[in-house]
Amino acid sequence: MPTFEQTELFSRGVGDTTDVVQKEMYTFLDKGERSMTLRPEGTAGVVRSFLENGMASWPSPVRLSYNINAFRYENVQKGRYREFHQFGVEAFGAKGPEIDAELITLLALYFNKLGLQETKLQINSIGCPACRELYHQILKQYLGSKLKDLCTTCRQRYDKNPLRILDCKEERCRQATADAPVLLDHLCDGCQVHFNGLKRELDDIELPYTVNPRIVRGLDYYTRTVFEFISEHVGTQGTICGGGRYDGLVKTMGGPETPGIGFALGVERLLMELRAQAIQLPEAPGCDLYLAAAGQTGAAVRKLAWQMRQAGLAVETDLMNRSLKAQMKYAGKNKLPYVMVLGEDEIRQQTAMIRCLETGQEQSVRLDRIEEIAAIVRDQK
RNA sequence: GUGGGAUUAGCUCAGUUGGUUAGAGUGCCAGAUUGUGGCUCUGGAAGUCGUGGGUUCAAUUCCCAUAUCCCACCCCA
Repeated sequence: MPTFEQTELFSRGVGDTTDVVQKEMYTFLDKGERSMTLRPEGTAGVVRSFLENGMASWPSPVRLSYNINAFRYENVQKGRYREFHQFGVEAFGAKGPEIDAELITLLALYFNKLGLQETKLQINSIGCPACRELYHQILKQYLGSKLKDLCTTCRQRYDKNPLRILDCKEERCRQATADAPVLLDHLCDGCQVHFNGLKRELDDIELPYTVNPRIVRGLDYYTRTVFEFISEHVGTQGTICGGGRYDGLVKTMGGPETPGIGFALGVERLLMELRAQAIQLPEAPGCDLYLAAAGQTGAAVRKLAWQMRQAGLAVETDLMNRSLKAQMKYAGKNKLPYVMVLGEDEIRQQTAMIRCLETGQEQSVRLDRIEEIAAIVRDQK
């Protein structure tokens, strides 16, 4: 997926009344005077790719995943960056709640594997365009008499986007809307059946969740199921992962009517959460073996390193003509697992000691039997 | 777009009521009988004190502007 796309893709896909499109896009003109935008999220680009590559005729459901950077033009703060990373999954073609549950359980499984606790799942349904239209009228009726109790921004929201008022953090607005009717109670039959189906799926496997009727998505394309995984460690934005269904998006983008659902996981927020819970990720394996040169054997050592690398070993050697002691320090400080010291004798006899730096144990190996050395080194991994 | 804080060595930070060569910890480099790491000790290198102006005999310190980062609002991953 390209890092930037034509601006129109996002304004159409994400919705040009959303904050993301109205004020959070990095938009610029290219040399052909076309308006381009650094992607603020992944779904719109995936849908474009889905259509351009004819995936609508692949066997359903089509599942796609991506690991991308994304950009939003806004002031940064804890847990929110201008450039950030998302791991996302999208699934096209399945309209029932079973796949909603599968995506959610995929995430739950992932968090479990990482050892994350206290990451809570919240779900909601924001209905389809039909029941949302009906609900807007009901909500406006309720809010009409309370307009004077709302903050100024919410008064503006009243006409354009009354749903958002329920998500306002102003104390006065929260009080005024405390017992407002919620969309969840006014779903059409189809949406209600879908939501019940999702809850049943989650109940069947005893995955804990809470229904939060106030979850509102900031992107216009969502329909029916929306969900979030929430944490308390990522600043005022608690959402580590947000997702939902977007049954109308593919058609909006010029494709056949195709249901879709996906989520985006905020990588930085996930890392923050892991740190807050003191969870250590396994370190990326550095090199397997350090070849230390003693005396004037540098050239021979580098040749041996070349042979070992061709055999698939990750090998480091001294490149600054440093003393043996300095080389050992280097290996120790960088936590390299194995070291071999190669002086004149070792090179001549093609035999050396290989030492595990952690245990201090040594054993003798032949330098021309690289496979044996590889076996020793990999045994410990 | 709005508000608050920060910016001094690679990193984390002291400091200067304006006054000679700006410090610490850590990291880095080297050495402690010349071929063996982690601990300890000794020594060394390293800073346009964010940038640009102004005040002053003198500015890292005071004033103004600006940039970047951090935190919060809005909203989102």
